[in-house]
Amino acid sequence: MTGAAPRRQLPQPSRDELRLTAVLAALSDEIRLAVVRDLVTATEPLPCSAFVLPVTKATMTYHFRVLREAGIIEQREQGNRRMNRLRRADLDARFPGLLDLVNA
Amino acid sequence: MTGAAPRRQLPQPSRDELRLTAVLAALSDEIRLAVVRDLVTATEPLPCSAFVLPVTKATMTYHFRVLREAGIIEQREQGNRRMNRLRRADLDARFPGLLDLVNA
DNA sequence: GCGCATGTACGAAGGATGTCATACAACTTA
DNA sequence: TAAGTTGTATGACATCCTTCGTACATGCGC
Repeated sequence: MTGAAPRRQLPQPSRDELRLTAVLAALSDEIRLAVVRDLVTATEPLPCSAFVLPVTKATMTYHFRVLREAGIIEQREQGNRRMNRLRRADLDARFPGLLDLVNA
Repeated sequence: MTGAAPRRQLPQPSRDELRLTAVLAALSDEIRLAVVRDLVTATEPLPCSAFVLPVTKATMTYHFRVLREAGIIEQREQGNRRMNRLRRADLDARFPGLLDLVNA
């Protein structure tokens, strides 16, 4: 096998497409809030398996999808993992203060 | 009839009881967001009838109740009106930056 | 290759949410 | 007092949300 792994990025709204109501709805859940708080302090993308949450795998998939479709996280496939990264620059640009609020 | 009008205040969470997820859920709706944006710029409490919203009276009652139970507004009965006021001090104390975010 | 780990897709179930129509209560004003 | 205004309460309805089990796909390590 030659070349690097695919690292396909999953579909997500562009910065301009971020909607406040969608972002707030995504953050109005304790589980998703816990994910975001973990990602705020993370220096590198984290796989789903790095999160300890009181739900099953299938439900975790659901919550990560909600966060991605709201534009809060970016998901990138890497090997058999899905790496999650906070879209900090986009969120700060469109909704300054939001991440401070969530993490305080 | 002697004395002032009752001005009964409706039940609401105290400042300490405000929960971020409940507040974000309440704000994740365009109609309720419009109400809050009107109240942010208002200098005095506004009756429900002051808001022009694309829903019926009954639905307006519902949305105002959601905002009050989340702790975002205070409702006080005054005559046959229900006056609505933003709980700015409580929100600023518990979630600094939130109102700026909503209004930006 | 074979098993294991990671994570998805699908469908189902139960509950929450948003909307309305209708009927009603309380206050204001003519 | 009578009519109009303001807003609620209740019940119904459709839709969305959260959760899970199950089956499956993909990639990694032995």
